[in-house]
Amino acid sequence: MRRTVRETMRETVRVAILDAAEELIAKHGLHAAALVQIAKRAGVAVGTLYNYFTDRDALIRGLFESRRTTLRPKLLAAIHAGADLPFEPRLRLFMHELLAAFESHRGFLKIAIENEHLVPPGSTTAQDLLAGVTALITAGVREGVIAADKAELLPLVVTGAIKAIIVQRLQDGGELTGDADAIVAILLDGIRSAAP
Amino acid sequence: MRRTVRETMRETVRVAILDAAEELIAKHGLHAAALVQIAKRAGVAVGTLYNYFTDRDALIRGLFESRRTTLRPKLLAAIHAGADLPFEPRLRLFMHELLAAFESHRGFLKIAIENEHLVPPGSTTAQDLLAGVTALITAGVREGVIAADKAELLPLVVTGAIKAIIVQRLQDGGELTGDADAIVAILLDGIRSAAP
Amino acid sequence: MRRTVRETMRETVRVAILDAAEELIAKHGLHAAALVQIAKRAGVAVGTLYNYFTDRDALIRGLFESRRTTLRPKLLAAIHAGADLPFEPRLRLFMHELLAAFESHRGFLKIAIENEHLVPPGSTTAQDLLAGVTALITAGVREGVIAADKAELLPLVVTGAIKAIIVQRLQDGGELTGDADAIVAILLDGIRSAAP
Amino acid sequence: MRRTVRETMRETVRVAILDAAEELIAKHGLHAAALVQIAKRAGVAVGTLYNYFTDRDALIRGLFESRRTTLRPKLLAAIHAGADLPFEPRLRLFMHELLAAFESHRGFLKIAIENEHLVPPGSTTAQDLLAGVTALITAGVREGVIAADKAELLPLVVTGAIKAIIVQRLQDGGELTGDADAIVAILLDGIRSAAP
DNA sequence: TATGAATGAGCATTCATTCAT
DNA sequence: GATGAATGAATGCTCATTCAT
Repeated sequence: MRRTVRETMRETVRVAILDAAEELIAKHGLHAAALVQIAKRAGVAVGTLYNYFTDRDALIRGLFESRRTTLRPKLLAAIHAGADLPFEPRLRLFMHELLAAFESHRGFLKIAIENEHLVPPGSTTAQDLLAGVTALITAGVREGVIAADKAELLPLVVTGAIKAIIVQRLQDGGELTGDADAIVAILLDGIRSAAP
Repeated sequence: MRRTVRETMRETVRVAILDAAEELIAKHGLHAAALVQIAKRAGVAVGTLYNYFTDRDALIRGLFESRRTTLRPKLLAAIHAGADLPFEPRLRLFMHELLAAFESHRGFLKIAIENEHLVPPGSTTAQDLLAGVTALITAGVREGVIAADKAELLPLVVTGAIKAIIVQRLQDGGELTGDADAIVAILLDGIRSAAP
Repeated sequence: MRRTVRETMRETVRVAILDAAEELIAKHGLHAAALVQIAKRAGVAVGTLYNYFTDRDALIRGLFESRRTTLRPKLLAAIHAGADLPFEPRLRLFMHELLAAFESHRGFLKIAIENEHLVPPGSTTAQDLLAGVTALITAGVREGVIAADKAELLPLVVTGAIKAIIVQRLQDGGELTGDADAIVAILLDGIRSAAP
Repeated sequence: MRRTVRETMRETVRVAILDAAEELIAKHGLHAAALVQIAKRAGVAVGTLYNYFTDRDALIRGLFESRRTTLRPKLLAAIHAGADLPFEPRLRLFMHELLAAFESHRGFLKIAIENEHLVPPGSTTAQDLLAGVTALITAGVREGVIAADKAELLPLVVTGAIKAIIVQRLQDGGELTGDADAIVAILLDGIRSAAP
C-alpha cells in the first residue's frame, strides 16, 4: 500500500513535468523550451527531471508517448466506430470522432505537427492516424467504393488534408469539429461540385 | 568591367553560402546547422558569412528568399499555364508543372515544410502555393465546376495533400512528377471511385 | 541553519568572483579582462559567473557596488568625524581618515579612477567623495572660513587634487596616508608659502 | 616637385585619418571606435590605414603624438609667457594661455584624459603639462614665493585641479577659459577666504 | 598605393547534464 | 528522492589584420 502511494506521487510529478513541457514547447517551440523552465513550471528542480527521464530527449519522447497513449484508443475507437456501417457514413463518423478527440489535445497537436520530422517514425500519433485512415480506405476498397489504384496515395491525401485544416484551426482558434462534414464532402466527391 | 568581375565573385560566394546552408539544414535541421559548419562547407571563414548577411537570421531569410525567387516565377507560370483551358486539364497541367518545378528544389522543400511554422507568414513559398491554388479554384468556381461552398476549405485540402505527398517522396526518394496524375484524379473525383 | 550554510558559500563564491575581477581589471584594464580569465582566477567555471550576475555588465556593476558599499560608510564617517571641530582640524581629520580608508582599496581605486567616464553617474564612489567634500566645504562657508564665491569650483579642485595624488602613489607604490598633511597644507593656504 | 605634391597628399590623408579617429574615439570611446568606421569617416579604405600606420596601436599613438605636436609649443609658450613677470601674474597668464590653447582641442582632451592610463608615460601632453607646471613652481620657489617643502606635491595638485575642471567643462559644455581666474585664486590662496 | 573582401582568434552567453548536500 | 549550484562544450558574433586585385 505504501508502495502504491509512493507510485501515485511519482506519477503525479511525471504528469506535471510532461504538462509543463507540453505547455512551454507549444508556446515557444521545441528548442526554446529549456529544462530549467520546464522544471520551474512543473514545480520541481532541474535535477528532479533526471529522476524521471534519462535526458532531455527522453523527456520529449516521454511527452509524445504519453499523449499517444491517450490518443490512440480514441483513434482506434473512431476507426472501429461504424465498422458495420457502409463506407460513407463510417467515414463521416470517423472524422467527427477523430476531430473531437483531437480537440482536447490542441497543444500537443501543435507540437506533434511542427516537429513531425524530428521524431523517429514508427510510433507516432501521425503514424497512428495514417494507419487508421489506411485501414478505413482498405475497407472501402474491399467494399468496392474505392478504386484500388487510388489506394496508395489516398491515405496520404486524406491525412495531409486533415493536418492542413488542423493547422489552420490551431492558428485561427476555430473549433476542429466544425469542419468534419465539409472535409468529408470534399474527400468523398472531390473538387468537382458534382451536384446534380 | 572590373566592377562586374568583383560582383560576379560576390554572387558566387553568396550562392556557395546559401547552398551550404541549404544542404546542412536539410540534413541536420535548422537549429543544428552551426555557422562554423556552414562556413566550412561553403569554403569560407565564419567572418565572411557576415560580409553577406547581417546575422544568422538574415542568412536563413536569405536562403528562403533566394529559393522563393527561383520558384515563384515557375509557380506563377504553372498557374497561368492553361489559363484558356477548361478547369480540369488546367489543373492537370498545373500539377505537372508544379511538381516538375519542385523536383529541382527537393532540399529546400524539406527545409521549407519542416520549418513552415517558424518563418513569419506573408512571403513564403508555401503562401505562394496556397495563393496559386486558391486562384485556380476561384477560376473553377467561376467556371461552375466547383461548388462555391467548398471554396473555403478546398485550397487547404489541396495544398495539404500536395505537401503530404511531397514529404513522402522526399523520404522514399521517389520522383515528385510521377504522382501528378494520381493526385489530380483523387482531387477531382474524390475518394469514391465513381466507377466508370 | 542549513540554509545559512548554503548562503555563506554563495557569498564566498561571489566574493571570490569580484576579487578576481578586481585583480584582473586592475592589472589589464576593464576591457581586457575576459570572463574566462575571471572565472579561472576565481576558481569557478564560466557558467558559474552567470549564476551570480546576469551578464558581464552586471558583474562589473556588482564590483563597483560592492566596493562602494564598503567604502561609503568609511567615507561618511570621515566626513562627520570632527563635525564639532572647527573647519581646519576637521579637514585634516577628514583627509587622514579618507586616505586611510582608501589605502585598503588600492586595486579598486585604480579601476574606479581609470573608468570613471564609463560608469553612469549617480552612485559612484567618486560621486560620494565629491559629495562629501562639497558638504565639508559648505560647512566651511557657513563657518565663514571659506569665501562663498569659491564654493563652486573648490570641490572639483579638492577632489581633483586628491585623485592626482592617489594616482601618483598607486604608481610609485607609496602610502596614501603619508600625504594627508601636505595636501591639507596646500589646500588650506594655497601655493603661496604665506611666509611665517 | 612631383615628390612634394605626393607628400602633401600623403599628409592630407594622414590628417584625415587622425581627425576621423579623434572624432570617433571622443564620441564612442577608445575601444568602440573600429578601424572600419575610422576608415569610412576618413574617406579611405581599411587597408589604407595600414599604409600610414603599422597597426591600430600605432594609429592611436600617432593621434596622441600629432596632437601633442600641436599643443606642446603653445604649452611652452604659455610657460615662458611672462618669464620676466613676478610669479603671481605669471601664473595667471599661464593659466589663461593654457586654457585658451586647450579650448581648441576639446575632443582630444577628452580622449587624453579618459585614456591617460593606457598610454605609456614619457611623452604625453599630460606629462608636458606636469613638466610645465613644475617648471613654473620651481621658478616660484626660486623667487621665494613658494615654500620649498610644498614643491613636491604642488605640481600634482595643480594639474589635478586643472584636469578636474576640464572634465567638468567638457561635460557641461562650458568654456574652459572662463575658469582661469577662479582657479588661480584658489591655487594661490587656498581654501581659506583670506578675508579682507 | 588604394581597395575591401576574407580571415580566424577571441569573446560573451546559453544550457543540458552532473553531483554534493 | 529532491535540490539547485557548478560545469564547460558549443554557438553566434566582432574586429584587427592580411592580401589579391
